[in-house]
Amino acid sequence: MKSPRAPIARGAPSFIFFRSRYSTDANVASLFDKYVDRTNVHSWNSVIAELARGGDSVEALRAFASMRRASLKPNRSTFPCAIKSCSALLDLFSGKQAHQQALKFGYEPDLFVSSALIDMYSKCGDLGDARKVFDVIPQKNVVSWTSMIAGYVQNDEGREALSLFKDFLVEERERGGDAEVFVDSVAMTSVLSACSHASNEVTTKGVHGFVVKRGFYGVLGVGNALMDAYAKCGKVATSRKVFDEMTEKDDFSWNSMIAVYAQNGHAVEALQLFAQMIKDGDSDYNAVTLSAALLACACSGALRVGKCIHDQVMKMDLEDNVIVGTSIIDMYCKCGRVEMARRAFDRMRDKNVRTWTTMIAGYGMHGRAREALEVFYEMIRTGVRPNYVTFVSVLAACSHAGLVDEAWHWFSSMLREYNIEPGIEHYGCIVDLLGRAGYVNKAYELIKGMKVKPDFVIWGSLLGACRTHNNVELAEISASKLFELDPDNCGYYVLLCNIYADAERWEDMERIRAIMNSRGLVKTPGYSLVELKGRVHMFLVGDKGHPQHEKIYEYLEKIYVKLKQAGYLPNITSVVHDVEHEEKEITLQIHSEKLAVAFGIMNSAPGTVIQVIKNLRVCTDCHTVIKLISKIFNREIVVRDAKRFHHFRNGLCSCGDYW
DNA sequence: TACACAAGCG
Repeated sequence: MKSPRAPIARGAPSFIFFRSRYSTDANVASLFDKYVDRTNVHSWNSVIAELARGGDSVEALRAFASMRRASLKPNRSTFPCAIKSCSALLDLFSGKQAHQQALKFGYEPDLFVSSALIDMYSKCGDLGDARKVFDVIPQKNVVSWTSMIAGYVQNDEGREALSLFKDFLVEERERGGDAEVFVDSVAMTSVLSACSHASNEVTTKGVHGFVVKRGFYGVLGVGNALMDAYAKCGKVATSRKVFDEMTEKDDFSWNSMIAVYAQNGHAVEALQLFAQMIKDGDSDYNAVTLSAALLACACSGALRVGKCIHDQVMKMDLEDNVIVGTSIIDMYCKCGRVEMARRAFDRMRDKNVRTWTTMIAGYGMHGRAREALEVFYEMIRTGVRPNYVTFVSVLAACSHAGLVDEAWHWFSSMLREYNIEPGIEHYGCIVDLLGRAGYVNKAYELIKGMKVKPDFVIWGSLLGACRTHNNVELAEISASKLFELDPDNCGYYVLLCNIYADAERWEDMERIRAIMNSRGLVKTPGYSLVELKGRVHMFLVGDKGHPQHEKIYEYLEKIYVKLKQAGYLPNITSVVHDVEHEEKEITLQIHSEKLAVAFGIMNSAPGTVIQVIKNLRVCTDCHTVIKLISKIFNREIVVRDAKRFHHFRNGLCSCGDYW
């Protein structure tokens, strides 16, 4: 599949300009077989337009340069195509040259030329110049307004875009009856895109109402944009409602809805919809569909489906699409198959910064920091510039493996060598690393010296470290910050209770429990997923909804008998409940990952790897139990928790009990 | 001859 835009990075120095790179016309010559007269402006216009329409922007600009060398005077039809080609190449330098020429020949106020200029400046990230062109248009039309609104949206200025839309409505009213300035469906698509960027439900609903009032609701592009806008403010069900109400469907709509589900954690729905799209057969799936479906597989650990999609990618010859390729690597990493991810990674010809970062993050989440660092060094050697997320991945990899020195090195050199200011996520990794390595006070000092305001992730890491290293004093400081920042999250109250319990400070524990109860805080329900024969099964804590639940509980009982014979003692501090010891033990038994592991062993052949995905972090007791199960049942068990992978084999875990 | 909507990394 052809990349939608030429691979010239935004803001990169312009290396293409008319007089050098665009000045050979050998390839243009063949087109003159069709348009014979080289002295005719219209022939040149046709050539430039045809090349631009065909997506060959470099050739279009070469033709434009040749035309100028032939001393032919461009007319108003020449410029929009030439400027659009600069826009497609994100070539601001050439775009400015084209603008100068348009000025020289007096075409700047032309509506077609000015709209193309606004589009070009916006896409090249130069909003200031786009706005200057917009402001001097004497009689703006709907395209001028839409181009400028779209320009703000493309540059992440959603609020400005919406504000300009209000101005547009004022002008529409003032020039009442002038067909040139009526809001149309394309304008509404841009406005809805602005709503997506602003992620504001009230605004989206307001624009939705406007869309219905003006009769644009049935327009395909408008419906697609509306679905996206609702999804971005978290209204997945409303997004689906819009999808269901659309009478016309196209590939865009299906792809949007599948992506909405996948990006919002509704992996099962995403894969169901993908299956329905194939079954219906009215729309063809493409690279976009497949990468969205791969994301759903990655989130839910659906390895078998992911592999099928990978086969399909190969059949459709889409392996060279960098986004699809990156999605495949991500899917294999998150489904526990880091070696397969590496093979796919090695086969990819075009790798961009996201591809490299995905591989680094993949090794990191499996605790394989050395390999993550090797990939990172290779990336730098290849000349790919690491970005903000790359450093998060590098530091996270060090953090998962406890590599304090390496993490410090990259944390301190990211600004100096790569001009990337450490952000909250980088600090989060370092605090986590220092805290878990036992340097709890050093982590606290780092937090106090942070340029950015510490968030709940930072304080949460410190609180977790305080639990591991029994530091009650710092735990109380961290917890008080967390209760301010994230008052409804019950996890921190539970953690503090556990810390008090470890220190046998029962009265303090009771006090926190009372606060939890008075605020009506409920624990985030834990769930685990396990894929069996291509179907993903979900288990909640103490789940009794699964068709096999009675058999699973019976089997779990048998497992516990064997565990106790092997010397297992439940770690009761993993649960904070005011109940008798025996009851606490029962609560532990029904953690969702235990149900999922039992279900996996029951339903698969001996020797098969069991893989479980959990939404929360695995607790100490489950970690101990699964280690023992891996030994007693001679099974490899892979658990992906909210933070990382654990590979259990022969009674040991790949995390080395460090997580 | 112009303007819009869908995919990947923490």
